[in-house]
Amino acid sequence: MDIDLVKAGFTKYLKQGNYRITPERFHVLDAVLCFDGHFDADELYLRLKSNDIRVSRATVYNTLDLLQECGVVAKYRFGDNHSRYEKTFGKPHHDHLICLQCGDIIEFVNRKIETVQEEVCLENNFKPQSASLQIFGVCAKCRQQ
Amino acid sequence: MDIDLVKAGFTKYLKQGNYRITPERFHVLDAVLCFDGHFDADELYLRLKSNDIRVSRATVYNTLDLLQECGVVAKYRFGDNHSRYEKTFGKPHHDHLICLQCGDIIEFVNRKIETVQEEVCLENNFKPQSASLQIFGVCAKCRQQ
DNA sequence: CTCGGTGCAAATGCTTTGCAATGTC
DNA sequence: GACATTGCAAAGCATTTGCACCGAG
Repeated sequence: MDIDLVKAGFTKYLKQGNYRITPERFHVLDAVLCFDGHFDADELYLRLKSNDIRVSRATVYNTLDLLQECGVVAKYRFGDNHSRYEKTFGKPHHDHLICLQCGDIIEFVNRKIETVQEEVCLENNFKPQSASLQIFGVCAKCRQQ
Repeated sequence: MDIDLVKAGFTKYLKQGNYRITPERFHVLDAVLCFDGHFDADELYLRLKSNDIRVSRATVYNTLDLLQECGVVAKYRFGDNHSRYEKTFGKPHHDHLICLQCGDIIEFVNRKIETVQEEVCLENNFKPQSASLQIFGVCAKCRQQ
């Protein structure tokens, strides 16, 4: 809930990695935090633009990568040809049901999935950093028709 | 194990969808069935080419989509910017551990994951068609170093 | 003052498309 | 014969990059 905490975390991450603190990076961060739900790089770029904040696409992409690395945003790749992002702040880890008919994306949380994933990692001596599960199919709405 | 069964299935799928039975489509299918492990569209194209089978890239992409639709291949999208495929024939459903350091992809099978996925779908009245779980992190080999 | 970051436009690389020729049904 | 499919090359599209300028440290 505390946006300043996220900013502080990002600042720390930048300093640790010897990245510079630039206004553009924080403009992108602000926009990300305002965005509810999924968005792609271009949507974010356009939103910044419409708020009269001049940041180039290149910087948006660059900053989104940084934000992903430090865990502020999650990057997803569903069926189509571009990446979608989402702030992870204030949200528990969740996965996605993707409707192949209407394109809707439904989020769900399931503790058991996490548990099983941890098991698998242990078995394989694999150190997990992030995970994503997508189930493709037909959603409840479309099934009614 | 029976490759002819897959071919028959593909033929049936094509007929049902009013797609034509062309030699090119079956050349692509053959190449797919020969390929062990993951491959991308271009690798498949090059393999066909090196076997003196003339099929254009466009046809490879088109056919891979058809093969995915009828469940002969699975299409994955890992971190990078292109799609990877894999025949599903003769292989139980499995998921992937992706090493962020060496890029290795480790497959694993876990029945519990399937079960939990089925649960989630039931809860959401969602009719699943396919699912993919990727866990990103550091593999055993890289951890030793 | 140094060197990383930025903006712009141009490049990249996977994938799709337009169109004429081909071959299935 | 009709029309889906093919091949080719060219277009599309998200993303990255090269380079000159700018500004954080």
